[in-house]
Amino acid sequence: MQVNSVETLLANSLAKSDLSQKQQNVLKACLKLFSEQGYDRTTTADIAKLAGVSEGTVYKHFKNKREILDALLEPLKASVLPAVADEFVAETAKQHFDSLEAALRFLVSDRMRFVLDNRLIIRVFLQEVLVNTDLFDSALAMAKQRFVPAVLPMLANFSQPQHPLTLESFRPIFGLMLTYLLPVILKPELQLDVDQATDQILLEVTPLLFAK
Amino acid sequence: MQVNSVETLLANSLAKSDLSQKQQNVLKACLKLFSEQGYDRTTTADIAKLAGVSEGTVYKHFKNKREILDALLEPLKASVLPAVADEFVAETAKQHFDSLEAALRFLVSDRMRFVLDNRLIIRVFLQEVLVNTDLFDSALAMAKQRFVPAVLPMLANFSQPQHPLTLESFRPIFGLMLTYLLPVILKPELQLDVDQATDQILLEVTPLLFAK
DNA sequence: CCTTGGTGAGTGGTGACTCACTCAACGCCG
DNA sequence: CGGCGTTGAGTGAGTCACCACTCACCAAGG
Repeated sequence: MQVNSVETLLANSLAKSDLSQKQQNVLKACLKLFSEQGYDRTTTADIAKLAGVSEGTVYKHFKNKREILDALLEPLKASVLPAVADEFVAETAKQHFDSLEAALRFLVSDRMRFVLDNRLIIRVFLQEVLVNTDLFDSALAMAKQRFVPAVLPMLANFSQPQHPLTLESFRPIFGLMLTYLLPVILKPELQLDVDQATDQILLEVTPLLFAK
Repeated sequence: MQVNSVETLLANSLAKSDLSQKQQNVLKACLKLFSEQGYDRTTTADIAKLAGVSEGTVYKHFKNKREILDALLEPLKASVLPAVADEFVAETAKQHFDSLEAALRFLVSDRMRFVLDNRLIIRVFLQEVLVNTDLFDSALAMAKQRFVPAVLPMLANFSQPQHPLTLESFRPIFGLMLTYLLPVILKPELQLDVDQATDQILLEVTPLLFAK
């Protein structure tokens, strides 16, 4: 499975889109500026300057500033997450992991890499969520809708009578991932070794899955 | 140990402070508005209106809008967190928990309640962190500086040769707490039963601390 | 009558957005 | 081919609303 970076995926979708080079620069500039200073503290002058474009150009394609934000977030919501989830289902279906640990290792490292690659967009998204709670609901709903079916077959595969595997079993794993990912989201210039973190997570979580 | 709510602590500190009733209303209004709409999208007119005060009054005590934000965040940074940490150290020293589980139960539920009670301020703080990464460093540094000494005696007490207890042992616990707390921070109107969550966390984490 | 907390109309600056214009690219036709 | 209208991306000075902040004034209490 390819690493799915919104940054590169954005570039892809831009290449496919009918946006000119300058318009693409606008979006790239916005990603950088929004993620660093926040949407509200970024002026259209900032954007134009960083994109190497006049302010008028910004408004040739985007009706207003808000529409740029939507254009940045939309791929995340409408295309990237679903695409990734589908890919993931396909991958899990194909691979037929021969152990629970192997499956988990794939899932954990894959999802962490995804977040890592997309931390800038995720930052922008988080900023918005903190100001517009509706977004939270829709995001959660979609994450569930997409993720649960991806994980259910795995549950069925590896669940055993003495250790029933449920969605709740993923909570500790998810929590551990959060402890590694949150710092990187809050401070994007931090480094994170995904493989090492994955090892650590699996190490800490295996006693939990087989004990009790 | 008293529940430490920034909201009530804020009220306390306000009562102690030399702020008039109207000025206190300004701060309360700002907490509500900032946490809901964000700092940047809250106008001074909004603030005055909700506080039932004229715009001039807002500026009688606060030099500018930014200073109100600082006034809201300052107790969190300068007084609440340390006070709570100190209280916590005192409490742990006093109680001499007779089991690791009892100590953890106290720690987990106490900290979760703290976050829950202060979710509005924490929201405002998070918003700021996402726009000003310096804050992240200082917050992390302080949290460590205050929290590590509070927890070290516990480690010494309950660490056993066959199950050495380190700071890293807390990562899964912290992660699990995050899974319960994040939703409430992102959407403050959500409910959270701290006792139930605490039970759940301890249930999921005990095999981890004693196995391997 | 001074001090102190409060008022709200007013102001200056800023920032989102507009519009009249330029210019290069592209047919299209004599 | 070469002139020539059309198109549409790009420009940037200009506009206008809004918003943080001010200030001249007020009322009440010591």
